[in-house]
Amino acid sequence: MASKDRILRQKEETRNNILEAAYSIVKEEGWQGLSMRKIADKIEYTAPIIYEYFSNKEAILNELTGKGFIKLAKELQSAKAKFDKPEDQIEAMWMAYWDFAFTDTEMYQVMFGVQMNCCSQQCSAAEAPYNLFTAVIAEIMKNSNPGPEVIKQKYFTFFSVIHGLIAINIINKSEVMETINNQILKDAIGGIIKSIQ
Amino acid sequence: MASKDRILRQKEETRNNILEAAYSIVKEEGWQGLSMRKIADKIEYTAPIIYEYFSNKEAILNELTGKGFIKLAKELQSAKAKFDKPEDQIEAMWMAYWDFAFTDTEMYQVMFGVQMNCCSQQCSAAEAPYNLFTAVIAEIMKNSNPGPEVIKQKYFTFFSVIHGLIAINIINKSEVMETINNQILKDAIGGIIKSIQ
DNA sequence: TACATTTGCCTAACAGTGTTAGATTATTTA
DNA sequence: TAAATAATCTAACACTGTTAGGCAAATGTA
Repeated sequence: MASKDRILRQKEETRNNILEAAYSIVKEEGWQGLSMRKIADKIEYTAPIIYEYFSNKEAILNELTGKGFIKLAKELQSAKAKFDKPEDQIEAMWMAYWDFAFTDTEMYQVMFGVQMNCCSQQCSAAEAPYNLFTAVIAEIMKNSNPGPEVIKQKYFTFFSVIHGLIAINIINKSEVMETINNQILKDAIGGIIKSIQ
Repeated sequence: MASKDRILRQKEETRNNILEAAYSIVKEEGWQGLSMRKIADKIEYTAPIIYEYFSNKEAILNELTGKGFIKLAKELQSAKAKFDKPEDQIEAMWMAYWDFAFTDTEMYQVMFGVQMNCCSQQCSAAEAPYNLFTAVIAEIMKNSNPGPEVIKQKYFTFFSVIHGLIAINIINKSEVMETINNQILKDAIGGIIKSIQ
């Protein structure tokens, strides 16, 4: 009855194969290009087989993101281990986080729902808000006579904080409370304004 | 030959109807629930008709985001008009930006590609990175003896900046340069660390 | 007015998606 | 060897975006 073991091992293996196939497709074609039939093709089965290992497509994405978080955690850990002072540790950790987002971009996109869309392409309407903000930033900084690159950078700093905060609130919905939002908004915006003046 | 005018006006009207129908579906079911046939149903036509007004689905989303940016710009403008000092103006503008993101959430999602995904649900693996960061933050702040809420808030502040910056880089790809990234990373992370100590 | 042409709109279809039901084949058990 | 079970496939459903072809009404021309 040792064949039971072999069968269980085989099952575990095809389960892994499905995940690996899925991830390789995601890496090649982006997570929008992932389909059950493509996975099936890659593991040399037909699509319905996958449903004996995962209840649906979302479950595969879910497990994939789980693996993503584990990998991220590992890299954070090893970044932390390189330093003793917590101030240095956290800087290294956020840098590792940053690296993770760009070496495993597709993974990061599935994990945090970042999607590239039409807006960035040629949509000229997107320039209006940008121009409005940079005009005011230039006004604030007029004493130090900054170049356009500096203003652009300050705009991106603002945008990062706000957009990031909005993203958390949209993705995590209920989790984040009003008070924290207000605090961060006031702190961050106020802080950046001060650093500009 | 005034009928030419009427026909042109009618064409313009159904074009608008398509956009309005599309947006109402997006508001009701999220932008993933948008389909050509649903739009067709709503304007009481069949799907192929839409292709006489828009070359494809993406073009509709594109025009919709265009309108979104115009609306956003308007609200930024009126927020700016309420104040005289540029410091007050930019704060009001970012607050207006924030409001826009949550009154027109679906629109904001299409405009900036924020998507809610599996990760936020029950995925317990997502907690590992969170715990790693908050542990170090607590270590840095141990002298001021902060409560868990404060630590959570500081974590979100960090995360906002980094995630926002990553999102810009993924969405806008080429636009943003290395130097700006490094500058913002160093400025923002360093700044927040100092504010924590 | 009669015919030709253009326009508006629809049906049907293609290729793709996630997912399920039922049949078929292979393997194991009695 | 026969029955039961497991593994796998085919076919289908209900969708998706998109295109081709045809029908009928409106228009332009003689």
